[in-house]
This record gives sequence, structure tokens and C-alpha cells, in this order.
Amino acid sequence: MEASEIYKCIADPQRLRILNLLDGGSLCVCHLQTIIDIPQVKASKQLAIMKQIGLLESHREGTWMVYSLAQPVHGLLRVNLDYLLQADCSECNQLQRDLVVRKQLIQQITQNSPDCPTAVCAPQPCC
Amino acid sequence: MEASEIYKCIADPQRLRILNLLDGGSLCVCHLQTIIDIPQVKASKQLAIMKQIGLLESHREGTWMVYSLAQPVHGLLRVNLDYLLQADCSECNQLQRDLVVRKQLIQQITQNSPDCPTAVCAPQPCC
DNA sequence: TAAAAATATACCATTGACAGTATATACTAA
DNA sequence: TTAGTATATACTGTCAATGGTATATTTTTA
Repeated sequence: MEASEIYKCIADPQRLRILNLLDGGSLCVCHLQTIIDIPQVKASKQLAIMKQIGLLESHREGTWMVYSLAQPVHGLLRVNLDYLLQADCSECNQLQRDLVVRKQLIQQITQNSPDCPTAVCAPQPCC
Repeated sequence: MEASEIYKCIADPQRLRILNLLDGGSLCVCHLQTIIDIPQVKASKQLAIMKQIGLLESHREGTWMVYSLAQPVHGLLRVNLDYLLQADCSECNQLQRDLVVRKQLIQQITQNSPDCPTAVCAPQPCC
């Protein structure tokens, strides 16, 4: 994977937010939609782009598609996610806030259905 | 300066090469043209873009424009240049090779005119 | 097997980045 | 002041990325 591909990818703030969120663990499309507040089509497209490059993996779980960072996380991506999380700029703050929202969402899901593997997806309709 | 601006910038391999070269010290447009082997127009445009964002500074020295990284170097750029120089991918290797060529070029200039401040530009027509 | 939910794809219009050519500007030296 | 060198800008056409709408696909459940 070329460096420029990765840069082109994370040059889009939405894609960057998605990568950051997935770095915290797998999520299904509907969760990403909810947290980032984008239309379904767009979420789906962005995810497809990143899967295409090889940054993301996905597997189906019922009707849900669960996305996660391809392992091992590419060094260049790793370095940048780490840097941004401890840096101070408007986009960086957004990433930090996203992780908080992510945690809250997972907590909600877990309370509503304790059986649900938190790393994955809600067993109830979630969106 | 937003992270996405920097990423959009370094997502272009030529701009990345320029930034990497300037990280080794100031250079004038004609040197960059020579090393990277791009037409004058393009070099000038790329430099203008990066100056616009605030990544580069420039000053005139005779007919030459000397470009350098804006100080202090933005943390995000710093992190990425450092990573790429020690990584192993085709674009990374290019960056490493560029620095070698840069050193050779500076050496040539210095030999031909020992008075010339190597950090800057040749006092003789160079292109 | 029909309906509903979650997700993906096709299609289209718009926008933005990019390359190339020509021309302009700034400076130097004769 | 003219010619030459280095660099910048204007202009134009082209191609790629992006957003939106509609529709298709996959799976589950009734």
C-alpha cells in the first residue's frame, strides 16, 4: 500500500473519523452513520473505498455489516491516529469527542442487551 | 492549519518529495526542478500551494527564489517525514534517494563556487 | 413467500484538482 | 535600456472525486 493512498484516504475528515472510530473496535455501518451523522449512502461508499485500498475489513452478521481496521494496522496509519489523538486542532478534538460518543453508544447497546458482544453490533435493530 | 490540509498536501507524491527535500535545508526552485525532474511551471505551482497553506516560506535572492520549510515545522508534518524516511515502501525509498541526490547537488555547487552558502543557492546560473 | 431492515450499487450532475501553453514579472548584467 | 535568467500567473481543457437520488441485494422474520 502506497503512502499517498493512505494520505488521500485520511485527507477526507469523514474517512479519518471512521478510521479513528474503528481503531477503538469494530462497528457496523449504522453506528458509524449515527456517530458521524452522515447519510447511509455516504457511509457505505466511504467504507467501500477504504476496504478497497485494504485499510478495512468487514464481515456480515445477520443483516449488519461489521467493519474493522485491517490487522495489523498499517504503520503509517497507526502513527497518524496516535499523533492526532494527542494533538490540539479542531479536527483532532473532533476525533477525541467521537471516541467518547462511541463509548456511550456501546454502553447503551450493552445495557439494552447484555448478551450482545460489545465489540460487535447490537442484536436489536439499532438505527 | 487543519490536519486534512496537510494530508491533502502530502497525498501528492511530488509535493511530498519537495517537503522532504526542503527538510534537508533550503533550496531554490531550479534545484527542486532538477532533482525531481518536473517542468518549471509545475514546481512553481506546487510551491505556491504549499506556501499558501503555510507549510513553506520563501525569500528572494537575486533572481532566485529560495524556499524552505516554515519554522517550526508542523508536528504532523514532522511525524510523517520522520516515519517515511525510516519506512520501506516505494515512495519512501524515493525520499531517501532524493536526499542523496540533494547532497550530491549541494556538493557540486559548493565545489564550483566555495563562497556560496550551501544552505542557499548557487551564485552562478544553476539551471 | 412477502415484508422489512441494513447495506450496497448504479447513475447522474457538479465540483475541484491537474497538466500544458502562453505570457507576465522581477531582477541582473551588459 | 535592452537582453537574458529565474520564477510566477493566467487561461484553458481534461479527468477524478463527491454528493444525491433511486434502486438493488442480502438477510431476517412473520
